[in-house]
Amino acid sequence: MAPRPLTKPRKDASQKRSRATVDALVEATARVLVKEGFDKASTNRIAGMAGVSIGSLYQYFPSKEALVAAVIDRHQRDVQRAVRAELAEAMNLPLEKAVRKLVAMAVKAHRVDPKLHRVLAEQIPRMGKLEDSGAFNRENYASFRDYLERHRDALAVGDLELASFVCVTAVEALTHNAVLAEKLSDKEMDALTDHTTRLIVRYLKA
Amino acid sequence: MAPRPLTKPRKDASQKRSRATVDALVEATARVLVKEGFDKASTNRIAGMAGVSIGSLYQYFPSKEALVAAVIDRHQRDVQRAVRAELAEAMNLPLEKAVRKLVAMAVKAHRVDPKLHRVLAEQIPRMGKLEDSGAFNRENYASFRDYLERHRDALAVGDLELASFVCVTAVEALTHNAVLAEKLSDKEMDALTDHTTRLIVRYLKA
DNA sequence: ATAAAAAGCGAGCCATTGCTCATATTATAT
DNA sequence: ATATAATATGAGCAATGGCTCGCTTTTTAT
Repeated sequence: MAPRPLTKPRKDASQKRSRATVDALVEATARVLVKEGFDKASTNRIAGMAGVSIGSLYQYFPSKEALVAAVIDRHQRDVQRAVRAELAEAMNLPLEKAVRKLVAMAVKAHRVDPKLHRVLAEQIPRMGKLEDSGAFNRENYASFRDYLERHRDALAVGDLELASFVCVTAVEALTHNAVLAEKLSDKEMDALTDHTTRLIVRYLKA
Repeated sequence: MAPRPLTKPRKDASQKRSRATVDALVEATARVLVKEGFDKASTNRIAGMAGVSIGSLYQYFPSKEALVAAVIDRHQRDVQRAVRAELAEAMNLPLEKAVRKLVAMAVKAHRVDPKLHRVLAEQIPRMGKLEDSGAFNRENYASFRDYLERHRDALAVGDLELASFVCVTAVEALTHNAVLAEKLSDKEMDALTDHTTRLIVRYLKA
């Protein structure tokens, strides 16, 4: 039995040279996605932009999808890093403060490489089951539900599942669209944060 | 000057045979988009599904984009037809009734061929300037703003531009996501309509 | 020093894409 | 009936896509 042909893509990059190659490929994928869009992001182009041969690309990534998945993964890590601490804090605040903090968090999250975020948001749905992709949102969703449950008494809504859906969906859409508009000043973003907070608080509060 | 070579795509389909061909192509495009997704929707496949030769396709549509644009156009006409009358009615109702009607309208609009709607919603942003595409939304947006202006006294918000953005974005996202979830019963959809109405009304009302 | 393993290379295969064009068929007008 | 315009056809081209494979270079281990 041959010692596993070299052409089957490996996953591990044991030497630092190869780790650099992998990083360059992920970075190049993100850059190409933003600059050219998903359709024009061919593996050859990505390899070129990374300064790496197409052969090397396929040593570490079995497919174009795998490459995009790696970019998504990295992006989500970045967002999580920017946000996780604050999320924990918010859990112990009273309703209005908590909501305001969550909205601010959502804005911050969307401001981590917004152009990449846009491309990914457009592409993820059609990539079918990219299992991890929803995990982050699901986690935030669960956290929020949890918060509502703990503060049940202060709320005027009975169905917390539905309430979570309403709040998370609305906040996500508002911040997403606002950040993508790009032309918004800081003052306008503050106004939006105020309004979004008010929207959610009034909806929830008894 | 040659009498315009036959290979340059025409636009008009003067005989009914050709009108049928055009219809079949638009219909086939919609069907392929839904069944195979945008990436797999090649012109050859579309022509095949329409039972029309690839040559004929290019007599009426200069490009794949034109085909998709025609589908978008047709879909938007369908939605408008399903909704326009009610929109006018809503304009003369008091706040809560009006909002409830608008939310119900949004649900109805999203239920016109939801699978097609999903594909189009994913694809339109990346088709760059597909000018007419936003027109429908912009019209609804303007109508809503108009309503707010006329009922200014009953509202607790000053910035009507921002308020319109908040309301339209939230309602659109909620109905869009809810309809795409697909697994929702009528009862659940009613609950969602209630909650969405409440969300908007509480946000707006003094 | 040397052999083996790891990493890198890129010409090129094969499938598919959007699309053209020379030709054939059908409709309309006289 | 016949000429002309309208419509339909599909083989096939040029471009591009994802990806493989035989090979070279670099690193690591002994």
